[in-house]
Amino acid sequence: MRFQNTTTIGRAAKRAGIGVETIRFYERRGLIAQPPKPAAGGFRDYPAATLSQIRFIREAQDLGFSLEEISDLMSLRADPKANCAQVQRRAEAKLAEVEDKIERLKGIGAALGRLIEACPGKGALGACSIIEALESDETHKT
Amino acid sequence: MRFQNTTTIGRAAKRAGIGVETIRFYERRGLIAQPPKPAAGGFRDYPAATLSQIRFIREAQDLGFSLEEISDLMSLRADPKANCAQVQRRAEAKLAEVEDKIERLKGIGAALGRLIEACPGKGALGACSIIEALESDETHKT
DNA sequence: CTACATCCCGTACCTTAGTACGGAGTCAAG
DNA sequence: CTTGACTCCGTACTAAGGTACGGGATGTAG
Repeated sequence: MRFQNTTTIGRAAKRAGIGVETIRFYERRGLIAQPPKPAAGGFRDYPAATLSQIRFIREAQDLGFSLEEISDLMSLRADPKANCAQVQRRAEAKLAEVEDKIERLKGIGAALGRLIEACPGKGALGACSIIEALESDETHKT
Repeated sequence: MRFQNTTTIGRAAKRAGIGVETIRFYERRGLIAQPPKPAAGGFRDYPAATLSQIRFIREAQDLGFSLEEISDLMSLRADPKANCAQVQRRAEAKLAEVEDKIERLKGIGAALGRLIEACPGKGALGACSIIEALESDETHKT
């Protein structure tokens, strides 16, 4: 029972809520590192850090980042050996993007809120679709 | 010069910043309505509302929604004729999703912020990657 | 030591979201 | 009244992100 408590790829997949094949796919894409096969033989052991990476990938995807952008995000390291200024610049650019996404999501959220309010029949005021609800707000700013 | 000021598909595409083929694709998918061919013959005229829809589609996509989810969002209408309670329920569910996305984006934003701070070399405190930066915050809540 | 589950790896296939292409019709300018 | 740009429509191809499959190796329970 030497492998009873190793995190094999299957267990890693289960914990991350994705399929085994997807993990392998991320490995092939270079998004995550493939753990070494134990010298003594047997199955690979997936470390907690890799699990975190996988969860991050899924989260970032759901927020509209492509695998390439995610790879980019994950390569940002405050490593004293790396070119700090350059990492900072990239991080700042990404931060600006993230803040922009937040603003736009807030806009959609507000529009949904107005839609919910408008519903009970008081309606007849041109905010019937999310798009109209969005634009009825757009007008009061800029 | 009867069509000088009609918004043909090409002009619509240009204004929305996408290709003609993409508009046709959205039409086929039922995401947007195809304007009728003028009875008098000639080219279709794309109304401003359709342009807004196209811009909304691109925006929502960038925020991590699939075309199917977007179709869903666009079908939410505070139409007095529709089942108001049901539309409200769906809108509230979507709103919750949007708010969740905002929270998670804020988490990533904060992590990026910490990464930018950590950079100038004071480092050596385990927040070197976005993922570590994310988790170093995760711990202080929940 | 055998059955069954998993792992490992390569290759093939699928879905989503476009993009490109080709031929016929339409329009506006010269 | 021709030329060049664009529309219209159908069909085909592509890229990203997986998902499935098959055969051999390995681990674990009975």
